[in-house]
Amino acid sequence: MAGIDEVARLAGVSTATVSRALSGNGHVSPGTRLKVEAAAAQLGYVVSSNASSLASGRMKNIGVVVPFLNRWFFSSVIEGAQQALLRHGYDLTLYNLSGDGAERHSVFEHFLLRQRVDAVIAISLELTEAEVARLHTLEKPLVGVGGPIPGVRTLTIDDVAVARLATEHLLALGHTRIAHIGGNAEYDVDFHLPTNRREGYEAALRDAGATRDPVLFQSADFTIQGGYHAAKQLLGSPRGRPTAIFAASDEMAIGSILAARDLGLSMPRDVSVIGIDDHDLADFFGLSTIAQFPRVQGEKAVEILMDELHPTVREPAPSNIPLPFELIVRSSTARPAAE
Amino acid sequence: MAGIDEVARLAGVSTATVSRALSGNGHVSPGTRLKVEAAAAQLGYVVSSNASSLASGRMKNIGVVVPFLNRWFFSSVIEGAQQALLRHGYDLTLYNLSGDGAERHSVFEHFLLRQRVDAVIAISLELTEAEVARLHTLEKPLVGVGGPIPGVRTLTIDDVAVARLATEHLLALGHTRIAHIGGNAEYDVDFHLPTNRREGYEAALRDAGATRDPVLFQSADFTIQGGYHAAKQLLGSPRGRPTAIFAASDEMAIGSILAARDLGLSMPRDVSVIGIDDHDLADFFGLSTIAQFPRVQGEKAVEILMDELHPTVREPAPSNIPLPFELIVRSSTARPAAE
DNA sequence: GTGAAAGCGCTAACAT
DNA sequence: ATGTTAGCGCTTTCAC
Repeated sequence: MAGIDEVARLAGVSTATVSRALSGNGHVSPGTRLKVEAAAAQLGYVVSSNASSLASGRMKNIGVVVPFLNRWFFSSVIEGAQQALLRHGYDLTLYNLSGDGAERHSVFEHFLLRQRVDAVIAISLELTEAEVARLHTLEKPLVGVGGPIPGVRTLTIDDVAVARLATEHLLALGHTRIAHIGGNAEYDVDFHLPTNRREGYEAALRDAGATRDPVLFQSADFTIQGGYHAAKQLLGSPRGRPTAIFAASDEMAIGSILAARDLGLSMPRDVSVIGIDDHDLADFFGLSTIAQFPRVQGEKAVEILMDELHPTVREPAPSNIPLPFELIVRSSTARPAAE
Repeated sequence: MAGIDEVARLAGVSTATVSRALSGNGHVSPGTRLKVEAAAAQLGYVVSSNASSLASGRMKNIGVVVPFLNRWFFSSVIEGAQQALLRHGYDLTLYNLSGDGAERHSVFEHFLLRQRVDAVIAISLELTEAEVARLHTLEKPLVGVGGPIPGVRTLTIDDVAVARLATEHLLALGHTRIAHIGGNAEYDVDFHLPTNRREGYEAALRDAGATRDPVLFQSADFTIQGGYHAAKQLLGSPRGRPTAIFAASDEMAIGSILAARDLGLSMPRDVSVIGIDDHDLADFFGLSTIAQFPRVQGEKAVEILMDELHPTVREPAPSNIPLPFELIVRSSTARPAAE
């Protein structure tokens, strides 16, 4: 590995100039810059990030903390963030908390503190006050994605509005008995999202004067399997079967579609189903849904951090940015069959 | 942020002793160690990884390169690797190559070279000679997972044997017209796995004297959607419809199950289906499969690298380790219906 | 616009 | 077993 002084010697300049030319910090004449770049290329020189970081205090690395990896939403956000970071020359260090609590503790008390990241993106994670405080003492910018963290800048769709929109779509089609599959309490510890979505659903029903019945709510764990079992309960009910199901995620909605099928109910004739996400599989299942755009959320999180890390004249981004969402109507929703 | 000298002062020892006590390198008396640990804890001291890396040459960080993130296999391997790394005090820096070629190039020519990682894990990635060479000049250990890389230590199941086992399961049940859904050529550029699996299938048929018919092969892209479309072609065939389908992945097998359902075929009476993976959803769909254990593969990859990075008296692990796999019979496979 | 030189915070010889 | 000290390879004042 060639070092900076070899490049300097080959280019006939000082190491300081090489540093300036390659990093873009400070002024270098165009001619010199070219010479330096040529020398660097010839030697295959790449800065040592450690030396650079130690001297400058910039890590060119950001930490991403997620509760799971194998869920469409999380991996999509990460993909978006990764791509944006690569463009900025940043690395992405991943902390997956899916293990036990000890793991989580060591990530916050140890890993994130060793000066390896310039900033942290927390995805759908309800951080404790202690955790937020720990991060704050480091003076590391922190941005949340998906589910608001109190006191922290967060990128999140308006879950209440999204749920309301989904429910209103069903109401507008003429449904009156609309069931909801939401998250369970356990889930809500980490993300408030289940509660928010349920609120939007309730509000839409209330405004429309539609049936509000505790029997029409089932909780599940955001998986296809969970959605399947919940929908079976809902649709198997001997009387007052709902004509439509609004699931808080596409995966649960897909489970509902499969459950309806197994019960011999046809969709959308006997039951309409709508989800949230626009999951990769939504189109395949003909699932109507409210699309959110997790890749874009990941990219946006990165842009916010870049703005903060490299202060320019631009004004800072606003604190709680509402994200775009969009109703996508496919074949899983229709008017209820005439009685 | 407290520095090492503050800890040294508080503990009443030299910085060298603090370094030794905290890192475990070199001998420190138990009493001193305790004092140092107490002082460090009191000050909330965490080493600066940059300073440490710069001085020692150890990064305590390993790079993981993947072609996709939102596939069960990849995210599972990463989860396994992440957990093992955390235990060893290592960070995991993720490089997702799902973008364009330029991205891939910059990862290999720039990101991996800036001395940020001690080693690299490449998941299901067919590296070019140039890429392997680049990594070799860095003298960074490299281990592949899932799909052999020539000249590189690789963790991989024996794809031929796995495919053979799946096929033999169907043969033993009495099936004679067994179709295969494998990968397409495009896919094979990155992983040889499709070819290997097809070979195992062919070999099993040949040995059993069963029907080998090009009509019984369809290629797909390893997704549920892809498997669905491929299975429709296979099962919709007006004559010579296969009685069983062996799909090269569980996701494609699940697609096949859905396709059979949509065609009004019952499973396993009209058609048996078997996959490879033991995907999270396999149990839900009653899918018989050959389980592989990606989390374990990720962990094992880490252990190999740790052995290499911290040489002990133990002999090095063998070069191409065959991994465990296991036939799991659920409800998707059965004897073909009597004619 | 460019160079000289002082660190960045730690580790690893080398002493003792 | 512990202390002293010379770097690790860069960035960044401060001069010019």
